[in-house]
Amino acid sequence: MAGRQNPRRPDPEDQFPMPDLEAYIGYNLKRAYVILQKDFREALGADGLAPRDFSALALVVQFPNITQSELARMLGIERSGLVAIVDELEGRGYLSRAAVPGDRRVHALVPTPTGIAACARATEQVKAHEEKLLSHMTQDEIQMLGSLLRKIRARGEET
Amino acid sequence: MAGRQNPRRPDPEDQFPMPDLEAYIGYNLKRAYVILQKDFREALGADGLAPRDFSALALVVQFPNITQSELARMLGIERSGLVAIVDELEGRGYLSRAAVPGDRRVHALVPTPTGIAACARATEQVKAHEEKLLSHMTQDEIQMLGSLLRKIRARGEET
DNA sequence: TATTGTTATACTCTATAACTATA
DNA sequence: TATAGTTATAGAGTATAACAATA
Repeated sequence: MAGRQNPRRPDPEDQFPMPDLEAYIGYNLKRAYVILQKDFREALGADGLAPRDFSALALVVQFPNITQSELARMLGIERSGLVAIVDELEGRGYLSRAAVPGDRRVHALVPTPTGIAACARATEQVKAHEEKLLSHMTQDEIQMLGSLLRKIRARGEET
Repeated sequence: MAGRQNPRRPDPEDQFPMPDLEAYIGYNLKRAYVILQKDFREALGADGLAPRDFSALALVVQFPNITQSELARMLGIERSGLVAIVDELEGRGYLSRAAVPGDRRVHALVPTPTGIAACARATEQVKAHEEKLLSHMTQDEIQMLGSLLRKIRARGEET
């Protein structure tokens, strides 16, 4: 199916690959991502955690004393990009940058009780948001979707 | 390695909703989206079309004489955001803003022969990029993924 | 009055490169 | 030298609000 370019072209679809956007995973992925992200923000409210801040806080709660570099790696972003996220969470009083004896370069991220409670509250809000947004899908479909998305991640996150 | 320095702190999961990120569709969707978008750009090269420009061009080729407002609606973005996209495609010589007799407010977007050829070339590149990126998944899985993503879209794009 | 295209502006998220202070 | 955190900067992509031309 090579694209032969004849000087005369009666109908594009006769000679050229048909660019039906709906068939692309990328297009559907982007559209679905925009919808889900927007719904996330609406669900958590104007003063709620942004998606990336929620993810970071959840990992800090799950892995207390994680360093910023480790957290950035787990989130798949650069260290530099994590600074603003940690600033935001520290500003809210949800975590602290703790000194680590033995290596004064690193900051251990420690969730505060307030942060743990905020994470629990946000977790319930996020779960409710996804349950509502995906309420027209069966549990099997949702599980399958998560599994297929992780398959893409597995390919792209090969270190 | 990462740290739980306090093995004996009561596990947060005992008292609070468990915030395991991997279970969220939103988190997996975002991570997969970032990977696919990055791979798209690499596949089309530094001077290749950006994802959003490809989508817009594909629709203009599929629906010649579409107006900017119609195209924005189909893409799910604001009219204002489409201006830069159309500027880019027009600057590349891929389409023209044509006057419409009867309503001098609107611009009909008409693909040029160059634009149609570029769309065909880009389409092959995008197909190859997705085939390669998703080569570890079966056709059934890819079809299923597209179908599930469109289910989210169907919910979010209810006008 | 309403709509189309446009501009100005701002916000989110991300990356690269260079700096600092440690190691 | 190498690493952790930081800063500065830039680049995508998006949205809102207002404007001029036109309906």
